[in-house]
Amino acid sequence: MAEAGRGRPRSEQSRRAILAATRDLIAESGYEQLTVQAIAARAGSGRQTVYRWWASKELIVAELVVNGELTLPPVPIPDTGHLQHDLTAWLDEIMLSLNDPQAGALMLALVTAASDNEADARLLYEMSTGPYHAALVDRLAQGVSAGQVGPHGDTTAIADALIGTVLFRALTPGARPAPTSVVIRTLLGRSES
Amino acid sequence: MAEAGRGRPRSEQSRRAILAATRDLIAESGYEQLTVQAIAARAGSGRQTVYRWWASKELIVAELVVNGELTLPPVPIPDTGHLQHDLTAWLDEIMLSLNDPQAGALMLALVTAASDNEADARLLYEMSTGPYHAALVDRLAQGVSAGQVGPHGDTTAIADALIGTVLFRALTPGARPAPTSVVIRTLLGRSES
Amino acid sequence: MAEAGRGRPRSEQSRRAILAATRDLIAESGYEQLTVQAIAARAGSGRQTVYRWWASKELIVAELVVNGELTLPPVPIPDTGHLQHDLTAWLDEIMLSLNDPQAGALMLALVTAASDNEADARLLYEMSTGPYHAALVDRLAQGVSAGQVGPHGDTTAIADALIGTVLFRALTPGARPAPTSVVIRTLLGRSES
Amino acid sequence: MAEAGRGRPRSEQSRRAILAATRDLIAESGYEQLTVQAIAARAGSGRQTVYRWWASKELIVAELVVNGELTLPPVPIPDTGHLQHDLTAWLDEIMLSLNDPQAGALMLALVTAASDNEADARLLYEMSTGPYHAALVDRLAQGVSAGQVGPHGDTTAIADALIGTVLFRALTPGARPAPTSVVIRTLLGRSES
DNA sequence: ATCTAAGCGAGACGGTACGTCACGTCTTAGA
DNA sequence: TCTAAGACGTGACGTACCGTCTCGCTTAGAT
Repeated sequence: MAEAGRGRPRSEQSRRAILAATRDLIAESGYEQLTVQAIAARAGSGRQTVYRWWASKELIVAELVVNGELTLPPVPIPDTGHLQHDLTAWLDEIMLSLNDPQAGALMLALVTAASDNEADARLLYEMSTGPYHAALVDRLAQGVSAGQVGPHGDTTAIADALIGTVLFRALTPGARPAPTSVVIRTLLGRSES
Repeated sequence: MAEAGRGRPRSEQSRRAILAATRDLIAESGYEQLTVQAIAARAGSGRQTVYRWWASKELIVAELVVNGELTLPPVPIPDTGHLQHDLTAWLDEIMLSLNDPQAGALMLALVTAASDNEADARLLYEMSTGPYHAALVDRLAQGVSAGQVGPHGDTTAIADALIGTVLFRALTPGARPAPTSVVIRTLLGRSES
Repeated sequence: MAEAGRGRPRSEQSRRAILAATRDLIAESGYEQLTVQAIAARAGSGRQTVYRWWASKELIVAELVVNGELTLPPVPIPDTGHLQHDLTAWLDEIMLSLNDPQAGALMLALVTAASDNEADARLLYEMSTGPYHAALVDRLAQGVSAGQVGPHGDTTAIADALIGTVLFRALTPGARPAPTSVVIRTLLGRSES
Repeated sequence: MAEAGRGRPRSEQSRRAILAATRDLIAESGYEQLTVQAIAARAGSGRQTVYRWWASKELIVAELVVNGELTLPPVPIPDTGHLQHDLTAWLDEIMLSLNDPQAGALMLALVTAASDNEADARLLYEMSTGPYHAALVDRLAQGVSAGQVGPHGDTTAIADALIGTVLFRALTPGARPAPTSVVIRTLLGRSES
């Protein structure tokens, strides 16, 4: 079905340069300032080459997200066996990374790229937050087995609340939130060890 | 030195019509489709009148938010004395209202309007989610006095987590979340009534 | 018919200030740069006051012209009895005054103000050039009586040609024209005295 | 160092359509009514394409003039050997053509386009009236050789006066001028044959 | 060793929205 | 009731990007 390789093959190098340029420009100036013109210029390619591969700016961003090249910093959840300490440490690190203006820009890019398109929104959010969510549920399930979660805690609910808390704080830069240890204690329904 | 009341006073009617038109257009077509031209046309005003009072589309949206005219549906927290039931009912209603495409559009508008400007972001989010947050903290504090919150729960942390959960779900349309009652039970660290 | 002096009388002072401001602004920056805003500001009046007296910018200029306050410099035709010398002296002085950038600006203002409106054009040109034309015809008629005009010269034709020559030279700044004495000799059909 | 022939070449068709549209619109509605929007619409082009090639409306008009596409109707001077008849016929035809409202509009366009810019004025007028002037001087010189010009006539002065007369009459629509034959007789200093 | 077809950088094309400017009208308070 | 001030609706301006369409030039498989 695919035409055999007649003509000049597409340049994988251009494709990568465009993705890299997009990622860098979002990090530098934010999604709102992003233009196809600027992407092509930074990638050393022509504007048409961008459109040959992607139908829109949003889809370039979507591909970055799907590839995991544009996402919140991949903070792994520690596993020392002590759930409360582990989640507190993880939340601390996430919150720290959000002070980086790049991370905020990426966050907004994710939200904005998804606007007006529910299918995109689903894809983008599942790809970008899904791994976090799944990892949290796993770690929490392990904690439940170890009796480290309060009797009334639900793993999905806790994971939702954790990610939601991160999201909320990222979007409300001025707020004075509760300390992370208090957040974790509350969500786990457990006194601090 | 500001000259008092000289010249024709600004038309409060125009101002309101512009704000109303902006609100309606966002609800109908989303923030991305919003144009100053369309706002002025719908408001029966001139484009210049819009620019005379607001420097940008974002600031019109900001004013709507500050005025409380553009926000998530104002769902009051019930107060039957039974915190768990009240919060569950409240969360159910919020989640229900998010199925309304208008509410999703408003949400995205808030996020996008805030992009590139931390001061705006702070203003917008505090104004739009602040009242919810404050009301939740109040209701939770009352619940604490009544012994309806688990021993390890912090009111701010619970409020953050609740709003974050709403935010997270609004932005991940495809997810299969935990039932609201489970969420509340988890956050309160309490068995169901 | 005219309403007796009810209410505040119109300010003749404003009217004059507006005319003066218009004249000055045309001389300083040219007709193209002229705005009602600037006229009112310079006159210390309001924009509405301008429109109360004149329906358009063009008509302010027209009134200036009619009043003789905006026109080519009023160069009187000498009358020493020697027509050729007199006209040559007059033409020299006119051409000299056209080197003044203000005079050029006034000239263009006259032409532009008349555009798109034949009635205005007629008014403006008759008022601004009419006196010159009439004075020329008079002086020429006197010269005819004195036998100072060639046998085939027509006073109207000569006056038209003289004014036309001035107009043509004003509008073609780069040309190298014939000396004024040659022009006059040609138009009069006479050798130089 | 100018890159040769890179990118899509400009559309000569668009360029011509824009020039043609400008010419037609001036002829139809006058220079004052001319807008870039209308030019682009009539040319079937985008507004940006106009601005890509000309910095202002004035320069489009200037190019039309330089190209000889926007000028007074090109009335050739007859050459029957009889100068007086030839010039009278020519002047009659010119004056006739000025009754055409299009010609008047073109005339005003030339004047207005030149405003505020002496260099442009020189270019425009030399281009538009230069050919007439040169042709007149040639024909007159031939007449001088043939003894058809009065002894005191100067070819440049006569040509200036002729064009000036045309200009003057075009701009004073209401005047009652001398008959063309009288004008020519006067300028040539000759009795009618 | 051509020939042919597709991708490439470049950049012009027809559009749409932007934010500014001036227009001519309207609406205040004050003289 | 005219005045200065200034907001109003309107519409042209010149700019920035959009997504599409040619250009001349590779680049590689098919001839």
